Amino acid sequence: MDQITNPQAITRTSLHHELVGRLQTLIINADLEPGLKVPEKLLCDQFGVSRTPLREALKVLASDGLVRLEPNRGAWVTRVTIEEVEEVFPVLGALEALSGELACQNITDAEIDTVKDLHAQMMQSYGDSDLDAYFSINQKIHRAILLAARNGTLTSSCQALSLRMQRARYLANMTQGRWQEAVQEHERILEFLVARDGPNLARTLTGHMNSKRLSVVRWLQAEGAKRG
Amino acid sequence: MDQITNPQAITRTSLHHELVGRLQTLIINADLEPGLKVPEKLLCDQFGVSRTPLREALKVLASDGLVRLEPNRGAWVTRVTIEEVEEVFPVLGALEALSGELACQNITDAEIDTVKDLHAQMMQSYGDSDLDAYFSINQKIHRAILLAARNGTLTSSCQALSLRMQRARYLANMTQGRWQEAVQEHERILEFLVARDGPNLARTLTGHMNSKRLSVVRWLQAEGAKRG
DNA sequence: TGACTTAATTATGAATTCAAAATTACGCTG
DNA sequence: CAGCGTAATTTTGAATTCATAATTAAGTCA
Repeated sequence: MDQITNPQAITRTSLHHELVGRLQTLIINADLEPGLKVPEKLLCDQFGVSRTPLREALKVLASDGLVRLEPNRGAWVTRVTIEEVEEVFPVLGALEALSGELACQNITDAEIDTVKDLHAQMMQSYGDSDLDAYFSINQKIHRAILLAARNGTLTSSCQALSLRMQRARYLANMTQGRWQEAVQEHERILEFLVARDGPNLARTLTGHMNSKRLSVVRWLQAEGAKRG
Repeated sequence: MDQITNPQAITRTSLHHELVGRLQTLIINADLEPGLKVPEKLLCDQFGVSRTPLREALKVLASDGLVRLEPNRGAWVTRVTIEEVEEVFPVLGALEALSGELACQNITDAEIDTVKDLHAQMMQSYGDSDLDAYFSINQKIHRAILLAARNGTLTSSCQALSLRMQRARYLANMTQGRWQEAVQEHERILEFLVARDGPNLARTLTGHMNSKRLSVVRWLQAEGAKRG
């Protein structure tokens, strides 16, 4: 019964599954640059795997929209386009709204305390102008609400769409005005969550996503203009 | 330029992509029975392909929740559980609500006429007690609204979740009461769509999904009781 | 006979191989 | 030397092969 050789819990996960996660990380960190070709051979060497599991992973990523497969030409890292942002944020808005509704029905007091704590940390990061920390905690808050909704399907749907929006660095690019607005929205989010006011939380979350959409689109437009 | 040998448009699609579609069909038609193991070898013979593209397709289906991969044990067709239905229908409700909102903003008069026509056909099927035709047209109506929303991301998200709910035969199993209720809901859906009344259409669609959820859950419970 | 071990078989996961397509490099012609 | 066509190279998609894990079958002993 004892497994002497086992240093820690058995990470029995298939290669392709592991690769899906790794590649997602590479893509949202823009280590794999959007618009460029996925360097199949390089990645195989890098991860020490053969093409078979890597290609399996690429099919999955393609169905999630992180890469695009061109027949007989290989896989390409997809760019975040304005059209895509205009499509995805409304869907995320609807899903987050639902997560807010459900969270208000199911969240425990302890979980609310956790969110309060995260919120305070986030405000601290805002005060410190620490954008990286801010974003990291921000995500944790959204995720905490999502988990409190107790709906695994909702969680993975949101997760998949969020990933697509997390590519590129533009998220870390907010004007001071937008940052302040976002913080105010988050104040209301916390307020309605604590009050367990589902309808208002839902509305606020949808609005929050809408603001985010506008901000991202504006940034992409400016970026597009810069590059010509 | 002329391609003499080409009987119709070039269906240049990769094997794995083709297989994803075929397997989806097999699963939602329950040709691959839920709960059973995916017969890899049999399918390879059947489709005349090797294991490589088939396994690629299975990874994609797994990420969509149609099969479950057990490490070193193969792929299994997932069952529709009550828990899953309780999760998926609320998400579908939120997405359909959004599709209703957006459709009211973007649908053309011609498209509304198409929906009207489909609705009339559906009522005809109801009168004829032709459940198969009813369901087929019903899906076309929902899809028409979805397409009128002009949001491809929304379309594919809905599509993926709908597929999961289309497995098994229970959809073709409605009580007379539920059928009548569904028809009434569809009357209101058409009414609000024609009036381009987004908020009310959204509400009605969410309610429609909720009724569907209840009906399916009840049926699954009865089914579960029958089998012990 | 029935539980437990161990060997044979089968199926799985992943690496390798191979044919076909695409890309690049090269040379020819004007 | 620019543009075109052809050959060499590389890359891709998919079949095949191979090591390993899981399952089944056979055999042992109480």
